[in-house]
Amino acid sequence: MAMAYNFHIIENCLKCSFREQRLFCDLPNDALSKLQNIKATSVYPKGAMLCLEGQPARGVFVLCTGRAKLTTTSAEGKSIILRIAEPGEVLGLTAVVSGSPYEATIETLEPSQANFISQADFVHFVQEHPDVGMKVAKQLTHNCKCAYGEIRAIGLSNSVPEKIAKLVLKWSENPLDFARKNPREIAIRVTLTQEEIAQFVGTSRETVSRVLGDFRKKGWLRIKGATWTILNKPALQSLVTT
Amino acid sequence: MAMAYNFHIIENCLKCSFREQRLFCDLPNDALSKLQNIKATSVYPKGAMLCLEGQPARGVFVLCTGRAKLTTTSAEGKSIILRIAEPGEVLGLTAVVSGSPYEATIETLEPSQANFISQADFVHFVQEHPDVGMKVAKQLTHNCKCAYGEIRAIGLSNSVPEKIAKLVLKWSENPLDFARKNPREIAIRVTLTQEEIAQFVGTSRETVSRVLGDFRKKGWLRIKGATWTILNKPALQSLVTT
DNA sequence: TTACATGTGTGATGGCCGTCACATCCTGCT
DNA sequence: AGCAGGATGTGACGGCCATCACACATGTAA
Repeated sequence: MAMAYNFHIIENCLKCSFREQRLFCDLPNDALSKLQNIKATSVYPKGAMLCLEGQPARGVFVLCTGRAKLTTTSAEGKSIILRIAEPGEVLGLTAVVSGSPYEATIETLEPSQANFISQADFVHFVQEHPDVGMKVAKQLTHNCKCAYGEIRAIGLSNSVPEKIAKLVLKWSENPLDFARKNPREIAIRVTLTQEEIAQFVGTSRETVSRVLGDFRKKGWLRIKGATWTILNKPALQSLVTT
Repeated sequence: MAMAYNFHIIENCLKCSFREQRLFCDLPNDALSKLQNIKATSVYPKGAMLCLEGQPARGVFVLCTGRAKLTTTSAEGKSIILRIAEPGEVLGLTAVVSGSPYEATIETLEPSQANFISQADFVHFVQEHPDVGMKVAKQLTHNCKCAYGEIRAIGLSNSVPEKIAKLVLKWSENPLDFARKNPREIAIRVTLTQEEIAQFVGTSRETVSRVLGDFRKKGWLRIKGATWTILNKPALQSLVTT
């Protein structure tokens, strides 16, 4: 079972080798051992829903492995991606802190591991450990910043090509997670479908297809499955005004 | 001086008659008296800038009286309103907590009073008073929720009329601050210019003018200076799909 | 292999709305 | 009163992109 999803389950937070690099998990040992008692670890396949927008908040999820997308949906079924969460983030925090329903639907983009902590346990946990309160604040500010970035991206860009160029450039900034830099070319792995990219930039799937086709035709970008290679970064940057 | 801006200055937080209704200020007495020592009260005219986007964060502002708009601007000078802050909110929090520059430019919409607290003092204040930490979390979740609402409003609406109808209806929900309900008509006070409304919904000033003109022509809305009267709420609601 | 679902490329069409241009109105100021 | 500057109303035009409609590709289950 431990290998069913092609990665090791992290059973013990104290022994987790990633914890220093992570937004939430870098806590003193006493807090971590408390966390160890109140968490419930689960493993999810790609496409699993951790929670649904509008549901009453049951608790938070600490994402250990894998990435997840946070989306919000209109009555008509149109939906938009609020952000992509990385390992080490606490999800569902806004809802739990404010005692309101979940703000977003959370869906795993890859096979993932997450630790669930119930609302009651989490509130106690925060009250007993000041360091945890600090991490909570950090996570909340991170959420805000992402949201503001999203507002800027959607509201201040003039054209869809600009928004998509911005997105690709943002992804290429992150060599840690899924970018590998070569002398001149920058390769990134993109696991989102065009439909999801469309939801990210607030446009239609067809337009994404056309814009990417255009970038390819101009020799700015090579797309081979999930691997994209930026061949002409300055050209992409020239599209971005913000 | 105390009446120069047509309202009383609230010198002493402990005696502030509004504090229970406010997001941040409803604190135990010991915290409030500490706050009393570290705050610096200022009064601002309409249109004053409390801080500028991109500046290093010097501290936070607790808005006592008046409202303020938070905007972010692109390189081209296009700007968008992130939200309107109400009395009792802490502004500049995201920047101070995360130690990064201010996310937004804050401009008063009315003559206002605000208490400034320096970064260092505020951090101590939060660490010494657990209740304050709770309020900080509440404020941050409020910021997130507003931002998510903004993303939904901008990203999920199809048309500008829909966005503007949504905005007007949102304003009319808030009878406390500037709405007064009559049997059939709902009157609200709107202090934003059409230009600002355009920035709020991510469109152009001319379009706002046209849409409002259209609403008037259809008899859904009466606009008399800053006082707007909703004459046909169901019609406005029928435009909104979210 | 065949089927079916999901993801992607591409043309045609039309409407929304951004932009430019100018007129008009309103408010505050001297 | 009269002026200046800002806020608002309105017409004309054109481009971007959403939508519809399919074909093709890719992956996956039977």
